[in-house]
Amino acid sequence: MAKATDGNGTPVPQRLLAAATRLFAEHGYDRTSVQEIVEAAGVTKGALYHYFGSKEDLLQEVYARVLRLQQERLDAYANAEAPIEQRLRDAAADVVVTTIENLDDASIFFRSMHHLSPEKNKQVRIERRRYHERFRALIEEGQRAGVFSEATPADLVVDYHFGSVHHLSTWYSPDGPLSQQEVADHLADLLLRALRP
Amino acid sequence: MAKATDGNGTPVPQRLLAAATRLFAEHGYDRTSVQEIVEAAGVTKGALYHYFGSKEDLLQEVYARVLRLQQERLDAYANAEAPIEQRLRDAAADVVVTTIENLDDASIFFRSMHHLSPEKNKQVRIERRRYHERFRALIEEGQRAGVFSEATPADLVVDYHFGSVHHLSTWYSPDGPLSQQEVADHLADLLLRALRP
DNA sequence: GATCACATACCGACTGGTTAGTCTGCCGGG
DNA sequence: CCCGGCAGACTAACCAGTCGGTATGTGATC
Repeated sequence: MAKATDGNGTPVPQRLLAAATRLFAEHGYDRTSVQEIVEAAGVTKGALYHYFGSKEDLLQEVYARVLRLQQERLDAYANAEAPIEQRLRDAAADVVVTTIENLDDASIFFRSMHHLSPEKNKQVRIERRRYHERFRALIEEGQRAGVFSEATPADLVVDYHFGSVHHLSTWYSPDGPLSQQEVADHLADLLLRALRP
Repeated sequence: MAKATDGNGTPVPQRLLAAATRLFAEHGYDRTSVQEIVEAAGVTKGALYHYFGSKEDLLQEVYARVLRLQQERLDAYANAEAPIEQRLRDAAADVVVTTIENLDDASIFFRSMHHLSPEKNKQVRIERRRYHERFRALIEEGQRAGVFSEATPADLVVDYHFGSVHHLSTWYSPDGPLSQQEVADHLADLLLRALRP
């Protein structure tokens, strides 16, 4: 038999992760039983506990994936060759787009983080902090250069923007009047407008 | 014995609600057992199920209280006698202050809403929508008057601001460098600055 | 190229513990 | 004497994680 696949083509660990992501987002972490996850993935508990140490590990893996992705993208935009205004706008819009593209991950992220054990929670917070600080550095760079207002501490500006990103999973619907890109452009625009000197 | 009080002075239903609020915020709705709630309130299950139909009713009551409070305050600021810029700024800052003052309620609100049954969830959404629309009306009024930019749809501006409010429970700490009022002023300022024509 | 040893991948019944909600009954004041 | 207000034991259901077992693949040895 091929390694860890089954009738379906995709490997079992990934199928489990995908099923867990969908179910966690739909019913919440605590309301999703391990039994439901393995059924949705077409395997049994034995398979899950063969690849993952616990139900919590599954949740942490969802986080880890999202964080890696977002950090990579932020770094790419932040380190690009362009005026600071442009780099911040691109980064701010991109995080909106990728969040919308992974709305399930986003809602899990913000609703279920406190379900992680203290150590794993700490780990996630550290990664989040790195992301936050890279973003803040962009704003401070613009403030020093005089293109952004210094009326508001950069930290607060970051939280202001991420608040709106965080909030997306509450209200954004692909069936709504605005496309992903339109929402992203508007939100980035609001940020840049708020930062005008 | 006096009616519904016990050794403590405050009535049992309120004690239950207060205990539930604190515990829900601390450990999450699902992780809080009914047993823990009644112990924290100094009563037993008999008392809880005497006053509340279910654990879920307790959660809904927390929501209802917060919503009533916020709606009242918004109406007061929105209908005041002042230029639209001032009214929006006051309302935007006030919602930040009252949210910080009730951070427990806020984190419950945004983390546990999906634990409510469909009917109760619908009820809460209806109330939230009313709040959202009153706020939006303020922005549209300013846009029509020409004092706010029309570059962004008012709906989106509302979600942008509420995103940051929503997000407060994630990062705000009373021990931090900023007081409630300072945060509120900064966030309201960011909103108004973003809306400059 | 047949056999053996061992590992990987998975199955599914079982266990120990927890939980929301029920129900019977006591107790004291009006 | 009756009823609101509450106590607390009880139940029925559920659930994460375990564990012994099976099947298939892989590499070494003769």
